[in-house]
Amino acid sequence: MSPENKDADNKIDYGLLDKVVGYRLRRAQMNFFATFSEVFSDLGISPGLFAVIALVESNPGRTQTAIAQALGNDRSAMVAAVDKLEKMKIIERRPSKSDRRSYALYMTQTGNDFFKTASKRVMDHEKEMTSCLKDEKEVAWLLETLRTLSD
Amino acid sequence: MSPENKDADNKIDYGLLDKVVGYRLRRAQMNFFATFSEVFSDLGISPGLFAVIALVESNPGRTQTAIAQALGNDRSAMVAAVDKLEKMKIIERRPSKSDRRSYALYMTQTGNDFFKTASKRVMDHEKEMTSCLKDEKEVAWLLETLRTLSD
DNA sequence: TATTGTTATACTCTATAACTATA
DNA sequence: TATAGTTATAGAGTATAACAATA
Repeated sequence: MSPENKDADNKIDYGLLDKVVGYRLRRAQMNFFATFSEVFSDLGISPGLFAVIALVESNPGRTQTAIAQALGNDRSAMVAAVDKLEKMKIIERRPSKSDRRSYALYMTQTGNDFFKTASKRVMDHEKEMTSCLKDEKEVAWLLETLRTLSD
Repeated sequence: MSPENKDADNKIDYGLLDKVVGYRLRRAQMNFFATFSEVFSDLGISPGLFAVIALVESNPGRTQTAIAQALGNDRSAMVAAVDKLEKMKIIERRPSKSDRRSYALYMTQTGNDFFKTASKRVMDHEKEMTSCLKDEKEVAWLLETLRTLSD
């Protein structure tokens, strides 16, 4: 190694970044989403679409706007998402009985089957990704910590 | 509350999502980046640009590609980033002595001052965002956990 | 007046491919 | 042949503004 490129050959020093939760959150999330996309490539949905399905499954009958707000998205972004999930026969729009402006979202039977398959896949993915943690207690602690960080 | 919209008035049940590290990572990271952007609106840089600056500061003389790889970005994305930071007089390209294809990146004096200001702002932001955690030990534990999750 | 779903639009981020000059 | 920087481009994702129907 010649003296003049000594620096360039050393390993990168992350300096301050290594102590910044915001940066470390981003790297961890990028890793989760990249592997998620691989695991889900055959099912044809993104992490964002899975979140929509999971929320409709747990909260049948909600409006598009309610689901969007719960996910922190703008309601305009829900249109394409629900269009796609309706084309995939996973969820369906039904006219709201109490408000003719809005639709209520429900799972289809196909959607329930799909959700069962996808959920198992998600939990397997989670298990693999969190295998570096000590035990279930540590995973629970991490989940609780992340929740407080998003409030 | 009328019986037919009982469900719609209840609070959202996050169901499975609440147990999914990938989803909780995303929400936490979105919160960090949104508040970061507010805090940095007057300085004119995004979280991604701050990461570039921090890495150049800790690793002067590296090439664009080296910085990009360290951040997990494509090298093509570095062009606009370095263009902008060079226009802001924060970092500068210098011709590499050993390889005429590449540039070495260095901080300017303005850049060093800027970094000092920005770093303080970042650490203040971090402190506020992690104030919900018990102590410094818990922050360190979180940082270490997040690091293992991104490998 | 306010809200729901919708469309159009724009802006950022990211990824890919191809080009040039060097190695 | 391979690599560094660059350009063009295209695809997500996201946010804003406006509109029609309805509240």
